Amino acid sequence: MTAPAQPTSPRRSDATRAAILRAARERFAADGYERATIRAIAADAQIDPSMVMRYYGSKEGLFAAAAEFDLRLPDLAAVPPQQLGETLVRHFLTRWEGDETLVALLRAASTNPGAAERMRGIFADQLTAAVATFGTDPATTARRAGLVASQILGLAYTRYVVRLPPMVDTTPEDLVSWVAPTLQRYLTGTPGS
Amino acid sequence: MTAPAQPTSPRRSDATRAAILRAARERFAADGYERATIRAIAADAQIDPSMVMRYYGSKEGLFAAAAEFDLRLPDLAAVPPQQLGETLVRHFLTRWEGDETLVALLRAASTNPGAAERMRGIFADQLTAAVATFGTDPATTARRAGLVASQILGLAYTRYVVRLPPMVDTTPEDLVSWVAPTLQRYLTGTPGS
DNA sequence: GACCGTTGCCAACACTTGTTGGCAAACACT
DNA sequence: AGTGTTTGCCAACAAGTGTTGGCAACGGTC
Repeated sequence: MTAPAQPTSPRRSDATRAAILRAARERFAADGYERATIRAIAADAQIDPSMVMRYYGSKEGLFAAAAEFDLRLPDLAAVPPQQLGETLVRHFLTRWEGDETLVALLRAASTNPGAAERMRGIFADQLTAAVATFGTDPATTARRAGLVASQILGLAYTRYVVRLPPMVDTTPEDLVSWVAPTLQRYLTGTPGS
Repeated sequence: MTAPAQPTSPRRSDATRAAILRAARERFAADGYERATIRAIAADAQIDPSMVMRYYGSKEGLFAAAAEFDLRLPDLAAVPPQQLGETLVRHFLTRWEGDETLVALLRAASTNPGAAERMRGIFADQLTAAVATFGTDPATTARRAGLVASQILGLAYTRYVVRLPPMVDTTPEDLVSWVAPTLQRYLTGTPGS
């Protein structure tokens, strides 16, 4: 539809586009999908609301662009099997603290069907693929990935969304040492023990 | 403010009040706080939107009434210490499947500050109190309760809100056997192992 | 310098939202 | 029967929403 990605097309409006996207991520992360209004986002980006529509078509389109996200999971096949859990928690915590996109997605997925769909896609595709890279029974891969997602998202939900005091006050390193064994068991263990 | 609870006052409008509350819980659970409109709730309850205002004052008031919730946690002091985790997961799962109030609260807490505050209150008060009933170091009680909340809410979030397929398809009993050891460790274990 | 696409703002539309006031019917009580 | 209260609906308001079209200023190109 739009012009193919010509490397030589540094449009003057790219700065505006980026400003909108940044403001959108902030607002979506802070307020969720419905409370984050286009007018507020435009005000943050210091442009007119109509520009948002021109560049992103609709609010849904803006969110789709703002919620583009790559977990950037490390290659789990290269990680010592005993450290899989620790590696994963630490990775997610740093990924979260540095990029509010996932918090935006987390908040929006509670009320917006499209956001929930995107969330399912990210964890079904990226996380399941990563879990599949080391050799457990393929029949259990999806379930293991789901369990990992439940603890990871629960961690994010309580720490960044609801802000439960004990989860906010605990240092990332302490969280790692508590949660790592959980993920380790979900990834390589068996139910019951 | 209102009349004190006279046992002999079965008002005729109590049925309407209850219908509104039931519809409100359904809508809040399905759509979240902002998408659940008073008009839609009133339509479900087959009454006029203005009745909602008369009986509950405002949308916030309605939500406050609809989100009234008691975890009904069992007395953990009476549970064999080895079965604490299992007892808790099973309790939460049955509590969730049978009452959509917590799902409503879970969805709403993502975007509505008041709902998040209520969520903090429930888990800070009820869950922390339960965790405190058996004899671990009081200094670690809050953190243990927070970790339990993170796994429990993550379970609910992935299963009932985002509906990750592997978490939806897994039977409650399988979930119990996987998650129980996690809670057991959060409750009685030490970090690291 | 004339042309044309781009960038931006303003004003407005159509619609939905929570919320309010007034009025008719149903009820309770003497 | 006649009273005051309760229950319910209708119509409307003010505010805020996503979204649209038009129009001025700016940019580069011949």
